[in-house]
Amino acid sequence: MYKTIAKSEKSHKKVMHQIQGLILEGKLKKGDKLPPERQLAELLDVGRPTLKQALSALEALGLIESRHGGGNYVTSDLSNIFNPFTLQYYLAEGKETDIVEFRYLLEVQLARLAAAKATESDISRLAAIVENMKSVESLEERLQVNLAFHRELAHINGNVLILTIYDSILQLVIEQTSLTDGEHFHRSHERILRAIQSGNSSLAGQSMSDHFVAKFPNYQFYDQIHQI
Amino acid sequence: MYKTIAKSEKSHKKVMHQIQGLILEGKLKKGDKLPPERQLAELLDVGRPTLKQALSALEALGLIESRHGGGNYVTSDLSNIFNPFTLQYYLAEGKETDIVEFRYLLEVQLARLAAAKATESDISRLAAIVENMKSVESLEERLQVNLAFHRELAHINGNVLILTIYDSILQLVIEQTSLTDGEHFHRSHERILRAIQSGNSSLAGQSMSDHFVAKFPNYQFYDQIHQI
DNA sequence: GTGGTAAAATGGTAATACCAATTTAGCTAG
DNA sequence: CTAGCTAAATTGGTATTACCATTTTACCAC
Repeated sequence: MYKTIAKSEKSHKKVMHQIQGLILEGKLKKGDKLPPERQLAELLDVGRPTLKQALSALEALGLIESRHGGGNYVTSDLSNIFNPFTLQYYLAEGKETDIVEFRYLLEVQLARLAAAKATESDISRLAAIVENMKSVESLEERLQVNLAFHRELAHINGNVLILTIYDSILQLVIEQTSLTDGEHFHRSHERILRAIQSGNSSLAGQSMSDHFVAKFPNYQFYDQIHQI
Repeated sequence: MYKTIAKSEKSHKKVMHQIQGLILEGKLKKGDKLPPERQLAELLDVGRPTLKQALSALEALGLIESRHGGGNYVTSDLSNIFNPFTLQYYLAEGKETDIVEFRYLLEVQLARLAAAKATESDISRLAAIVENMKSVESLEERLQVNLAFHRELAHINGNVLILTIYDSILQLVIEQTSLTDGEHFHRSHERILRAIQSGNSSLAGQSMSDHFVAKFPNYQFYDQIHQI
């Protein structure tokens, strides 16, 4: 039971929610150009400053992009699931351990699930990625193929929310990757792949766990998780 | 190597980042009142419309709150870790299954970790919550105490990021709670508590898993996880 | 046709004025 | 002197207007 939207919503918020709604409903799609501000303002029956408040809020949320002289465009970037500010907070406050730990929790479970859920085509895609790892040399390439592997695990799961959260986390830690040597790098992923192929969830989880221990040997939480 | 901040950053974004920075550095804390807009605008050497663009963007991010006639206040609500828009998206698109599945992944692992990490004081706090469950009658109270239990698990873990993500998820699913009958409700949590007390990670995870199966019997993913 | 240049379109910012809600101060009644 | 009301001051909300900066478009010269 709401009290008729509390008090009358402020104008600039109303406009913001209107545009948000259009994006949610799909009436505004990624890449679409909004009408010129003067025209849009008149259409929505608000002043331009008010409209600009709404637009700058939407821009902060990553929903639209403003180009000086060029127009306002819908970006609708759903990969920005995290509040940009909170993101900065975790980077600034030295919470790397928290981030790695979260990844650990998520990825070990994803590996277990993948072992249970993976179809043949899933496995062949994953195998192709691992096969790629052998030939990769440059650091940049290794980073890419590593990313692809872990994303594929999230994809096999078929859960869009998890995939999105995972992608957002990866943007945070992209520079943490690829500290291990190339030989171990390949073997480690191959071991995970085999566990998934055989449908052995426990082994898949254990393999992913070992992979993390090798990648981030400096964190302490392994001691307490290892026996799991 | 950046190209001198690309082009000159737009004024309203500059102001937004300035205020964001002050909050990040702790110079502006939750509850603080910003100077009046006219004064702040002069201080930052921008016009009031520009300042208001920055403020409305910060408000959209959940960092400040504007009260008509009352002033602008810092909220700095870090529990808003998710982008509000993306949140709406997942609610609108019928992704409840995704959310429950994500909770499942997270909570089962949290239970396992709690069993390994919990100190005596952790356990006594958890035990107190479970004790409370016996006497609780009203739906509202049961909701609260249930929330407290699951939050405590995240808290035992000591990971602020996970706790924050977990809280954000809970805001989404708060109405899903408390479908089970009171008797089962209490027994189920007591079983998890005992497993944590005994330090048995596997049992803790299994207990939490069973708890989910009882709470959300309609989801299919259990079939594939059960054997884990 | 190509290239450059000027005009038009469009977003960025500021100044001003006025409205609306809140807060504060002061006055009045008891 | 206190309580409560009222009016003024404070402060955010919105609109209008004007002008600047960048981009896009159109047109003209070659």
